[in-house]
Amino acid sequence: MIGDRIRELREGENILLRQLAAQLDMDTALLSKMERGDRQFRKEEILELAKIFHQNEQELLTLWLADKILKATEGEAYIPEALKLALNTYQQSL
Amino acid sequence: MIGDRIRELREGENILLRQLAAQLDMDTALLSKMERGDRQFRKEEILELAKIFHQNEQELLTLWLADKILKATEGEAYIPEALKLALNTYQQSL
DNA sequence: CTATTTTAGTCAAAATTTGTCAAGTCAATA
DNA sequence: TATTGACTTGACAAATTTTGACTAAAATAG
Repeated sequence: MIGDRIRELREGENILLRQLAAQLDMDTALLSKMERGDRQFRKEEILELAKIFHQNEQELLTLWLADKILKATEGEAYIPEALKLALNTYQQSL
Repeated sequence: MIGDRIRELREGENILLRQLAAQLDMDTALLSKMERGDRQFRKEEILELAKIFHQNEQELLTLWLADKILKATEGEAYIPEALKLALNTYQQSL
């Protein structure tokens, strides 16, 4: 999800994995895994990517966080119920 | 959240922490932390608790999973946006 | 006050996540 | 067909996080 978006942005600017990896100061193999969703980005990397691609931070951070949420719940039962409950609970607590 | 519910159920039946801990075969201090939300329950414990208190598994598992979600997102920005996005994405994927 | 229950702090073991490296696939092309 | 470049994959060690046990302090009940 966030990985797909980053890949889309990267390919849109004809940047190679290894070039983007260099900009982020990370191993190419790791960035490959991150774009493919095998590994998660760290938040600082998302912020850096927002700068590199001139994207809205909110858009990318939201995608990134949604990924984290789906990963935290994967394989479980009652995911939509729990998501709705979490949303209500969170909004209560504001 | 799930901890509060378990405490409520336990106190409703006048069971001591140490007694419930014994039924779950765990340390009393650990169960105390779990009820207070310092530590997370494991899924098997939730299932066992549903039996002990004759509660619907879905209700307790949903509370438990919502806790996990809130924990995975705590301290982040754009939580409601990400929750909504996760919900849509999840429902798409069915 | 005393006894019991609950909570807090600390620590090592266990589990999970992370980064690196080497080897691998695939497509283009000489 | 052999080579090259881009990307992917799997295995492993290092780093980080989570967990459970233990001890003792704090709170509560009698």
